[in-house]
Amino acid sequence: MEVRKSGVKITYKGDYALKTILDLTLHYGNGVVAIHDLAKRLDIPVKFLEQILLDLKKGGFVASKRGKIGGYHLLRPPAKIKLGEVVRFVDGPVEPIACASLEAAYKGCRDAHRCLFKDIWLEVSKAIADIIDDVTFEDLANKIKAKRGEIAYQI
Amino acid sequence: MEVRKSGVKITYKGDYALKTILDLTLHYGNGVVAIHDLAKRLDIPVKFLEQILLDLKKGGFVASKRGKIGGYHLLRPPAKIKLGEVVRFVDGPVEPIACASLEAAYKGCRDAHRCLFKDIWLEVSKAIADIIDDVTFEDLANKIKAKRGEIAYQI
DNA sequence: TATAATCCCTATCGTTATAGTAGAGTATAC
DNA sequence: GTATACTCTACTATAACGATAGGGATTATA
Repeated sequence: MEVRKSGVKITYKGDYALKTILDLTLHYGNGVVAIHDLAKRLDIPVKFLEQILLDLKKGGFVASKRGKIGGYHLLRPPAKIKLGEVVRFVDGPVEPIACASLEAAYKGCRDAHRCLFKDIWLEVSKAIADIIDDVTFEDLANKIKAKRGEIAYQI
Repeated sequence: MEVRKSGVKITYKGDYALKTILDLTLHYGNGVVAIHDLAKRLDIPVKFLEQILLDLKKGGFVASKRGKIGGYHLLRPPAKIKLGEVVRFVDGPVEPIACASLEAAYKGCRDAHRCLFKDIWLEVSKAIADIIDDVTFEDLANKIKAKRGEIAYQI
């Protein structure tokens, strides 16, 4: 039995993480943002968001300031944070089945060279990577700024 | 809370279903194949495969013959069975998050027109569909036939 | 017609992931 | 020194996954 995690699924945790990073992108350079504010704006349970932010901190995406007037800010400029990076960090490998890993190192599928389907799943993995690794959070923020004036934007 | 199933994941059930349809493709036109033979060739637990075949029957992919010398055969010619069809039938919608449905009818995401990420997940869904809806089981069988002689093929 | 081989159907089960909730602790501004 | 924030660990309810179990119904053939 294969135990390696796989599946291209954006969980609530992943979705929340992306929205959080995007919100922090919009506040990049303006100090920290408190969990409470993020949770309220993005409609995320506070205690759940706490865990997510701790993870993102371990992942090197955000840094925090403790105590009163504490909060979070991005550790890297939004132009250097790719969508795919965050997705993979929070929700795991982006591949439809464990045998279709883009990491060449993975040797789990014994019959890899014989399995027709593997080629297809590899193609799928690659197509997805091409999309999510081509978008940075700066790109996303720019889209929002372009939209401002058209409609009131809300994540 | 969203309850709709989503996620681009090929489960064991899905993987088994694909391999089963492929095996039946290789025997298309030569009568029925017994569950036992399929299970042995494809290394699938017999009782699990029973369930999968019953599902595939409900889905109109296969038909069965009961009694002694019974078994399964494809209901449609392999050229008319797309990979994506089987995947969607067995493992559900192929989209990374419920809001990114290709079915225009789905209205679950209230802020759809405002959410930047939705566009990306829709793009991902479309890229996957372009791949898996372009391959038929006849195509796969032809690849196998082309490989025969090179190496002993085994699913 | 007996029997063996085969498909048909429902129920159950152990494990893991998901989406939280709870509560106590630590740091800092004022 | 206290209110406001982040930190960390533990717990829980639900569902999906990957089977397994145990019959019942059908049919070819001896």
